[in-house]
Amino acid sequence: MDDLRALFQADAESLSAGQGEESRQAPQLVRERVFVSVRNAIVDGRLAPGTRLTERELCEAFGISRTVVREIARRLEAEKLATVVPHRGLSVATLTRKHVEEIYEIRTELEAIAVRSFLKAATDAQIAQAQDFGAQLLEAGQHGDKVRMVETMARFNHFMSEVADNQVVTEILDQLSTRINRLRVLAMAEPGQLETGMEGVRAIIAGITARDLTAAETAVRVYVRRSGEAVLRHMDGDA
Amino acid sequence: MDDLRALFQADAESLSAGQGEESRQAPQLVRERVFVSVRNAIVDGRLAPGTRLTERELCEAFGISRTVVREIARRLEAEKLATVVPHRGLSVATLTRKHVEEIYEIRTELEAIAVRSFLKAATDAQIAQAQDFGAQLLEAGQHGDKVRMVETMARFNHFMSEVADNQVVTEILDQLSTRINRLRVLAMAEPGQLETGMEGVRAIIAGITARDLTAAETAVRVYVRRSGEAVLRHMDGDA
DNA sequence: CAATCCGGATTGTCGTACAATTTGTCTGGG
DNA sequence: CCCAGACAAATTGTACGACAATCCGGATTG
Repeated sequence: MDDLRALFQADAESLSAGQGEESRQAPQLVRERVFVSVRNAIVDGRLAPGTRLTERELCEAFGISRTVVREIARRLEAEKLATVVPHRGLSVATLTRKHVEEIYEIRTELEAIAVRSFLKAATDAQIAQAQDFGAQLLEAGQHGDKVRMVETMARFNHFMSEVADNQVVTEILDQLSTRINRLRVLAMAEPGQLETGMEGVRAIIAGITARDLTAAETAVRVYVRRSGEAVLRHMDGDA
Repeated sequence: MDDLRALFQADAESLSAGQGEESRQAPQLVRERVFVSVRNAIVDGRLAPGTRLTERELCEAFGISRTVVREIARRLEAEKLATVVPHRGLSVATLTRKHVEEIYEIRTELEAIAVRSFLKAATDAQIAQAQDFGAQLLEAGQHGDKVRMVETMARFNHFMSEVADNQVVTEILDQLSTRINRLRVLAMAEPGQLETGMEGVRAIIAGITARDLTAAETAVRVYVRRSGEAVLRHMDGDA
């Protein structure tokens, strides 16, 4: 029956326990913390697409009231992480092939905007920092350390967004990335994909180093498109 | 005191009155209908940016419970129509100049994607329909009938989205359009803007008629960019 | 004048209650 | 055996009331 309780046991505990160890400025709002827990479970695939999330289960899993559960439901819905049918409730969203194609097409353009902004705004020191990220990525890649690559890539993106300082682009990119995260992990496992990715990273860093807007933008476009193709290769029909 | 009650009187009545006249399949959920009312008030400027929306006021204005108000709050927040500070509540979102610049930059690319998809998918009949929309737009423009232009433009966009059939792009464009709607209306009043707009429409329709992907895409880019510039001209600093 | 304190207002969360709706099941008839 | 309709269970939709936590503005005080 409710596997949710088991799935969220850890999160639920840190909730009631005034949040575990290093509770550094964590959002104190229950609705925020639970939302993050559920979102994470969805994006990393612990909650399969289509899974129904009943209010009662969520209440019990986290030991919270329906009030909060419903607020979270609206937010999951707005961020397209779950779908709602009136009087039927929440289900973890499913991605069709078409959705994924679109998301990658959009990402291609937005990431291009992002590098452009980054390059326009970056100081020489920041360019150097970007090169450093590139080096770390390549190193992790050579060791086949996918976990570290993903993590480094996330930090790299975050760094670039901060320098580029364009909130809206970042918001949208984040949201899109969240939606397809699950698939991205799958695609990375594809043989050769890692090498292709590293090749792309090299090209992007080269463009950034040269402060060549066009080159960097093109490299990013190629990189994102290739990632998209890899992901799509792992989808038959949809799901 | 609570001007909200006066502002939403009509909406509140249609709520309790089993929805006025032609209640054609209206979303029966209270949370949906009230959300739409509030959103409309925000996007057409009846609720000024920065206005605080307290739960009590919203409850009273619509005669609904806090449960629903809170769900709506989460949604407004997720769609960036309002901002929330913990323990301080909702305020109508304000747009900075930077936000607007970004939004138009993004729209430029997404609208370009949209026309491309439209052209790829459109049958000859649909191309003809697009031409018809163009004619209507120009006619309305010649009469200086801005209301009709805006309305026709909306229908035209909707039509293109439907043909192009790319949900995600449409979702994002809708959301972005919603956020800047208020400003768009202002900019349209600018002398000469209407003519420039019509010129742009002509170019877009020409590209579509010729089924020329590049031409149509370029025309759209120019059109959106010009609109953005017009809007920005109407913003000093932010607000 | 500044720092402090206080009380009211507002949000955050909980719990309960009940109507509306969906869904699955059972039953009787064809 | 299958289908239609009735019925029961589960779930969502909405309302209401309660209380703690927090924030804000104004009064108090040094």
